[in-house]
Amino acid sequence: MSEPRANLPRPAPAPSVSIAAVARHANVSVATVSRVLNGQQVVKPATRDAVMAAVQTLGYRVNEMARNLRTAESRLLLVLVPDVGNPFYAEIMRGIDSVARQHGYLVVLCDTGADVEREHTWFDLLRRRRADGAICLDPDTVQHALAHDNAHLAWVACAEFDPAMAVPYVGIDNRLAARDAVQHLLERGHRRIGLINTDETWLYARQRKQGWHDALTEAGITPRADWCINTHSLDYAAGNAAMTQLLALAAPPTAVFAVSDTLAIGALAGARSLGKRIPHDVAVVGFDDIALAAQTDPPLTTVAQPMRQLGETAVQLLLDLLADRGRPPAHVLLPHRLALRASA
Amino acid sequence: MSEPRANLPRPAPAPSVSIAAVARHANVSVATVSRVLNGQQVVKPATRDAVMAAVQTLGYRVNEMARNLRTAESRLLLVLVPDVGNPFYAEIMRGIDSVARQHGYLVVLCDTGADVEREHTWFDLLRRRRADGAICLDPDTVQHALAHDNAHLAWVACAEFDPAMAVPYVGIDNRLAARDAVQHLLERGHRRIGLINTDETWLYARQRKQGWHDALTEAGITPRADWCINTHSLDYAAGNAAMTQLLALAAPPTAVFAVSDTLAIGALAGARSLGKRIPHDVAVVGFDDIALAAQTDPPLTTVAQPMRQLGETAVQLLLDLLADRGRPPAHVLLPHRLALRASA
DNA sequence: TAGTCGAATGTAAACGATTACATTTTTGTA
DNA sequence: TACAAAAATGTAATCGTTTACATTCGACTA
Repeated sequence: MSEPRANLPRPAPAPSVSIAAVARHANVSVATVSRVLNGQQVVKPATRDAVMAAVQTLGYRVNEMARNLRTAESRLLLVLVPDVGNPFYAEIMRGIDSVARQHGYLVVLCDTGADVEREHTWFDLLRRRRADGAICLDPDTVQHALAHDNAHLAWVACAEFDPAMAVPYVGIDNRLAARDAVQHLLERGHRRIGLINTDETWLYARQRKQGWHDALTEAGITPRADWCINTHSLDYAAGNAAMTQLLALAAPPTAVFAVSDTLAIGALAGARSLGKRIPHDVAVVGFDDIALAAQTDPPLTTVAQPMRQLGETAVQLLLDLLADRGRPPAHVLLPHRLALRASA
Repeated sequence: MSEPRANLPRPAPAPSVSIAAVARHANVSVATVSRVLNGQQVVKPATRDAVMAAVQTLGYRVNEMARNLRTAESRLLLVLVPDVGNPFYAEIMRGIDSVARQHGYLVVLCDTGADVEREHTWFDLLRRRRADGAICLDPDTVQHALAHDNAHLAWVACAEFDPAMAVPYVGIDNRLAARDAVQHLLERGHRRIGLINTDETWLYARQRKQGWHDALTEAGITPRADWCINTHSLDYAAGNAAMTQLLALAAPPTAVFAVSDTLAIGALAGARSLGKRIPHDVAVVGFDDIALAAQTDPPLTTVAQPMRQLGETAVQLLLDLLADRGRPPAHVLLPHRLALRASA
């Protein structure tokens, strides 16, 4: 379509051109070719040109497997994610991917299902030199189980982290963020505030529950146990079911804080299917600020995490670690923000 | 937590144990160790045990970079996706990932933004032996631009494909599927049926438009040009805007077919913000059947694609190609299905 | 013009596996 | 017991780079 390129002389398909072939063709040694390719300054311009010409006509491309063997790095990074379908992780992935690629690394997305066994097999890739390092987003319980056998491997924690662990991490202050969210509901006059929480194998779940608890007790309210539902997944259906359960209480909450936008969006659907209007009958606040949160009916008020930046920082920490294995683990806390919309 | 492992004797951290070290330790040659590790039958059980014991005590793990150089395969597959945030692709990825891993391959997710230049840089990874093959989900226009320079590389098309191209592919019959969707609306009595289509650089967009056209003309209706909106992206906001535009017509459609669930869900939001009720004021049918489609208000009627199976089949085709580069390109068409819900 | 010293280039040894091919051991048979 | 054949193991080349070290080339000085 764009432009005819039929008569452009193309290099032959050339199934396998080695650096030796280039050297022969340019009448130099392989060392010189390598130096040119790696941009070393010691090469005379004339030879450099000759080499580049040979590269061009032969259609040479470096064999990265060979290079990697020699330099002892695979330039592959693992990202261990409990659920690749969750949009929260998708956005973090974007941040990871962009920074990684800037530094010449490829990223492999690993679906762990938050399972220790599967995590172990993924970590094994590091031992087999298949990858140089890993970014782990799995529950802290899983991370603890891993830490023992994998202390000498290069990995960092992202979004989910235990400050007590000797591993670099980046995340937000979950307890404070949750407290902010619930306080916002309190300011709007709500007194009965439910919590849709997820599996408490997650440290962030325990922390956010704490924040919910903090805000309520500070307001002189005693949190009731039946205001709090723990789901076993983060999908829309789980949020839907949890909301249904909350609204079936004798004195149902007038507001609900969900620890994830996917749960919150499911909760919206659940409330609606019972004929409730939002935020009139029940207000909802989510957590994460995924793209979809602005498109729901009504748009979702939520705690915004800097997802992209979480990913970017995680890679940075990992590359720092790779560059200097001796340094003490770095810790980064990023700021959160309340995204005010119509659902609360 | 689970069980104390403190007193289990663990292999030393052992930063870099080579096959030679194992051979020395077991009093055999490297060849024998290699044979044991690769499960060859010629090894005497006694020696096998000795080798395995050495492997155990030394904590040896094969260095896959070295193995890959020798065997001339990287065991890495590329998946070229125009937009990793789109849940449709996320589900396909799952299918790809599971089959790939079953065969010992890792998968790298590549965000191309449907851009030819970026595609080219990704394909370059194949030339540099960084990856063995690729699965491309980009627009057929992009694929055509690629086909010329990359004919000798191993890649297949998935979901988006041009039957005329000499590349293996898997997908569905888009034209027929769209026709089915619109026919369903016709059966419900609709006569003015709008189309929210995406950028027609996509062949599937042109095909689905054809299907919409087919169904209408078969019913004796002349499709009007202003019933058809082309968006420039697939996100929720684009669907929202398109619906707003359609409902502003003098005689607005009573039903809308969107070529993607994300567009359809955005369209739901757009209709609602104008005070329209669905399906009473305007019916909506989507395409793909992503997980979210069942959780919208009302749940979305949509054309279900076998996303997971699309991914699984794509890998299968690619591995077949890798195994035998001579064979003619295989073509697979998978069945679609209408998922009937409340939005139409 | 010989000698010195950088700069430019070449030689060859890694990296850590796989695998023809050669060699040794074992087994079976006469 | 000796010998052939089969089974088990060993030796060393190879994959395609990078890079320490050795060598050659030129320009400049005395």
